[in-house]
Amino acid sequence: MPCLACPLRLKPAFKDKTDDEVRFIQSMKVEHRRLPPGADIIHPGQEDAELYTLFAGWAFRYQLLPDGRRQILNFLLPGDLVGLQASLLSAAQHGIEALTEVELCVFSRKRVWDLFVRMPSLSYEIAWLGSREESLIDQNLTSVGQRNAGERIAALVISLYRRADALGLVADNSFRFPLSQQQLADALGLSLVHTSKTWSRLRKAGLFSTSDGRLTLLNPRLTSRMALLYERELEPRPLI
Amino acid sequence: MPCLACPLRLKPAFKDKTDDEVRFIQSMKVEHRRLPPGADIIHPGQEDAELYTLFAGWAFRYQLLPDGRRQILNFLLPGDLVGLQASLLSAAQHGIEALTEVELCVFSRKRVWDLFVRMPSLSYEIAWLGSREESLIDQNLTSVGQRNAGERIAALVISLYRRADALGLVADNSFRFPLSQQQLADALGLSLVHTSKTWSRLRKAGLFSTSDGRLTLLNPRLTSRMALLYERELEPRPLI
DNA sequence: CGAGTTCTTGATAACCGTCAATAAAAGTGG
DNA sequence: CCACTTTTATTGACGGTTATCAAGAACTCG
Repeated sequence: MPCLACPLRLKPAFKDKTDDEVRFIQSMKVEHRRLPPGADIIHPGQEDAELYTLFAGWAFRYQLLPDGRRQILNFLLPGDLVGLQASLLSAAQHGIEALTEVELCVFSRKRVWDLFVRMPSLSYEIAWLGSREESLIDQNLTSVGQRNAGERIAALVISLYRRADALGLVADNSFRFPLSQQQLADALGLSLVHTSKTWSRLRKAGLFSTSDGRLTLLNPRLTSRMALLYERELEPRPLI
Repeated sequence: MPCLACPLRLKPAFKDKTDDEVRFIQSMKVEHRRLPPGADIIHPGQEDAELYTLFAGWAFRYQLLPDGRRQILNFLLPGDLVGLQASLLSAAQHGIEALTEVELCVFSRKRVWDLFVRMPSLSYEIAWLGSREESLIDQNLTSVGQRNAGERIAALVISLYRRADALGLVADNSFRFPLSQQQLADALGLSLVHTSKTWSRLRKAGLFSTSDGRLTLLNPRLTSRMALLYERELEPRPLI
């Protein structure tokens, strides 16, 4: 599919691009790749990672400790840049794994430098997207460091809900939610068992329900309050 | 002081720059500011934050919850870029506070766009520095999510030790360590009391000692092992 | 239907948080 | 320089949150 006709461009979350910019992006694209759930997109320690955007599906970034413990750092949704850190730094400290079946636009890592020389607007956007991802990780770190189990779950659900909503993936307060409890636990910094118990406690309290791999937010107000969010959320906006 | 004569340029951790690049940086610099310990460098929610580099001293980034809990996200050492996220996104989700007396080089935020247009090598380096900071936060998130109290302290000490060492600030396994126990606790996601107890347990176990605001690593091997670090650490290197 | 995975639930223990009181250190004013 | 106050660090007792162990239930998939 040509980038000019990319359906992601139509979503409100995406900035308008000039034809020149889109053509340049198209010229960097070397492949459109489809991977099954659980596939490695970037392997921990990989030195020659390409740069991707996630065209469809969900993925996550994670880091391992030598004894096997795993921390999920953040989740990636359609439109997100994948592997920027691994492309700029010479070796990935993290891995990236497909959570669902995914489609990736593969870009030539070697031409990233060319992009910085010739397309300042796109390089600015790359830096901006990097900062936005960092801001997400900041919030996860605050969650894991300061919130208790129930608050963490509420905060994660709200965060994913808002991101899905911005992509038009929410209908009737309900959206696809493909995380296993083990993945939830690794993202929240909790044990599997405690995650399961807390998760079902919040379900029974009427915050949300799940069925068929989808999550429905039944009580957004209560969930936000439990997540200890500020009333006024700061939406990231570009400077230019 | 003119940027051409900046002493930070001589440190091995810093990349060579052409005279052109340094002149451009000089032209963006609007002030050299000195602030006392505890001063706000960027206020949470601030919308017009300038861009800084930390010329001397220590600082930290933090995030607050509505009920007052605080998570310290990462520490900033001399040479670090300060406020990139706040400059690119239009409002800071975090605050930045001086930990010691600091000296800041203040750069015009409005000319950041100009930099991206005219200086691709510098914009690439900005993106690179942003990714490196994200990588640090990844590691803190993994620490807080997966390591227990002792492991977290060991990992933090090693991480700061290595960063100070790269700046030539370590002499005889000893370096300035200006954190209070409250700040330690907020960075580690632990209570003040538990931090104090674990800290003194590790001191008594001979991992390190403190006196006069300095920390001495007495047993680097044991400390690294307790921190559950990989044998082979991946040093971030630039692609170009 | 059977085998594997994922999820749930209860019992127990470890880790960590809170409360409270003391000690040490740092800042302040006479 | 010495009292005085304020902040920061230490230590013990106790309680709550979370981890671990274990077993069974529910779900998936061939």
